Amino acid sequence: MNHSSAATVDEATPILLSAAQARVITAALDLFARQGVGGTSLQMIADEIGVTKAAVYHQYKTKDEIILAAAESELRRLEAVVEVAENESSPKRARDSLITGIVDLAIERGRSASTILSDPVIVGFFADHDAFRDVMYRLRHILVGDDTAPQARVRTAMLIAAISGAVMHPFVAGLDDDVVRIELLRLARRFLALPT
Amino acid sequence: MNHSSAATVDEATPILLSAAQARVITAALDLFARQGVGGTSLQMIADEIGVTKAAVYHQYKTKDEIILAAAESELRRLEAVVEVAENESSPKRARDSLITGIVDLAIERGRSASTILSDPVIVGFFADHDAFRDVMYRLRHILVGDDTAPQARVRTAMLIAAISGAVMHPFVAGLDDDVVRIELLRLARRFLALPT
DNA sequence: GTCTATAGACCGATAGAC
DNA sequence: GTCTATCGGTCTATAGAC
Repeated sequence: MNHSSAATVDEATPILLSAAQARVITAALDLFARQGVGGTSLQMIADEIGVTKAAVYHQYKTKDEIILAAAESELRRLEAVVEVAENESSPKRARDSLITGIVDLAIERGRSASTILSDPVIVGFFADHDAFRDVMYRLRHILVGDDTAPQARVRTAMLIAAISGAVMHPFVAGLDDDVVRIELLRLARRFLALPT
Repeated sequence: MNHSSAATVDEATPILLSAAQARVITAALDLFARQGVGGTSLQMIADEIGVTKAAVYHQYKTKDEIILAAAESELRRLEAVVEVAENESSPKRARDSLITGIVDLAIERGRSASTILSDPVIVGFFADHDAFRDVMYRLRHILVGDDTAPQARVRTAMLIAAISGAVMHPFVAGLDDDVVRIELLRLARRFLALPT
């Protein structure tokens, strides 16, 4: 069973975003996290970067294209973490590298990445998204190997939800980033080491 | 330190929703989960229950009132679970009752409850919401007692995020409810039993 | 790459009849 | 409690000048 066929990510796309496009995506991600995807208009995005709507439409033809590009830019960060983990020398090292990377990502990106992953609009976009499924599959493979039983799926889903969801929780708002990072990592490691 | 002063929930409100209001809230919750709060219009809600916008406006004066009522109706379910747990005869039984109740709630309500809790609009509404803070505080108290250290906060946030987030995850979509319930409960119990 | 201006649909919200 | 009809405003998206 081949779990990491890079071919599905077709071409891997080298630079991806122009400077103007990057400004749009950065503003979009910020607004999506604050207002939700459905609650964010192109006018808001334009205002955020100090241009008019027409200038935004010059970079992306539709709002859906912006949503997709924004979601994919966050997905690419996760994919990079998965790729680093896959290149570790042992399964155990790979697992450890993966959870460290995901925790770092969650802390670094804050609500941006986490809110995006749970927004119904994005979930709908990703449901049929090949690259998303590929990354999730590789991620699960690092964590639980070839085990595709329901128990393994629930376990993987819980770990991802725990890490990405915890950083959004009100209980954690205002706490020092390093404290949260260390605690997340500690608990995630113990969760992983749980006997099945 | 008194953790469960029911006085803050003032009056406890007996029946709360008329039949017509209940139809609005049910439709709203369903649409919020599918399209997000910002992506749901009053026209959609009206269409869903087969009436006109004006009929909806007869039940609630503004969209914000609908959002608040929908969020509070889910909060009330969580509060009921917390209350049952508080009446257990020992801290250990209380913890077990709480996680069983939360897992059942997550399974039973599916995306409705979980999406609502992470929607930026709802998060904003609940940020200054006394009843919400009260329920969350009582919930944490059952899980970690009087410990308000950052570590205890992160731990509680992780457990809640893990349970409510896992049921939304694509990995879990399509799995049998009972299988998911049993596995969630098993892993949540082990997570709780982790030595600090 | 950015602007002004505009089209047409949909938004939240209200008035008033039944 | 539900309807029709309507208000002013915002939405996505486009045309065309600079």
